[in-house]
Amino acid sequence: MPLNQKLFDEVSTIFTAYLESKELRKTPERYAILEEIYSTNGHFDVESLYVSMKNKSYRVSRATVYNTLDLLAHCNLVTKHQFGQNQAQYEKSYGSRQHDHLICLECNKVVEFCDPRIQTIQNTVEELMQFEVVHHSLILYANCKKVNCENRKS
Amino acid sequence: MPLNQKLFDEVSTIFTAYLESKELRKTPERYAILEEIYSTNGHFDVESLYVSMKNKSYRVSRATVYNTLDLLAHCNLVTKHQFGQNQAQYEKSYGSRQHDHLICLECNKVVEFCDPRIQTIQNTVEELMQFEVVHHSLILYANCKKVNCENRKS
DNA sequence: CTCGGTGCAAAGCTTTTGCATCCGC
DNA sequence: GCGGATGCAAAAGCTTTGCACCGAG
Repeated sequence: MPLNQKLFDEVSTIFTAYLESKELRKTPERYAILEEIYSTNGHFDVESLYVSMKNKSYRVSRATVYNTLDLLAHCNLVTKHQFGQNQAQYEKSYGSRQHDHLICLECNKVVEFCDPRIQTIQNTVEELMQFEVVHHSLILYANCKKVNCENRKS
Repeated sequence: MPLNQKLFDEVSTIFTAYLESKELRKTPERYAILEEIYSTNGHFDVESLYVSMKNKSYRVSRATVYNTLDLLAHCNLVTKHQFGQNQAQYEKSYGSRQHDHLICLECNKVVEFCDPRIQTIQNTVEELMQFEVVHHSLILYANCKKVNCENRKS
């Protein structure tokens, strides 16, 4: 997937504003990581991001990747997921519609879906429990009924 | 919390049926772990379960605890959670009402809540996407509005 | 008696940390 | 130039694996 320059400009601006507000430095590594993330689609983990930057001969360390992902998560440019394996998954989140995830128990494939009713649940809980909900994670674990599921059980 | 003997008999029966159906052995360790779990309330991690059994001078290994928790999760006697830290949390699930979790971003406390509407969302997604939903995980991340929150920000 | 299960320790993986160096401000 | 950020590697933390022994069936 080629980089959408307009999109990258927008997220860069947001990132810059965030860094300035926190008085953090605008290092080239941070923008390079942001660019790499917004150049690809789908979910990714730290290692694959690290490797794909190394493959482009960009000199980064894992430590910086972790650090930057943390910053990007805080300013809502990426979302961090714990899908059950012991490896965090991330995805870019600016410009994408709010959605949740369904994980196929047969082939571990992650499918996205949208349901606005999750918002009303959030609202109810907020009122009921005196909490201000910042974000949520809804994961459905399911078996695929399709015959072409990759690990279809007989 | 003292062990509820009637409850333990029920879960033992379910566990036995599961073990027999899978042709697995009914070892004393497996039942001891089940008993320990159903003797306590709330969430726990592998290490605390392991330590509390060691404290009772019960000879178990971490490997067996992991193995048994896996079995118990498969027969729905315990639920495994990945609340975002890198350590799985578990809770006993037989006889408890279906519920979801809210995590306080200020003090990391886990609060439970129930909302039947999550079930209707599941049903919709099942129909729409040709999946059979087995279970789900809904986590709300929120800030507490109460002044007595343990890590209240100013 | 068999072979699945266990205990123990080592190995594996992901993530965090320490430290010298680098460079944004 | 100061002090935060980086790269690298070592350390830490959770989980899995290998192996000899044990004991359920």
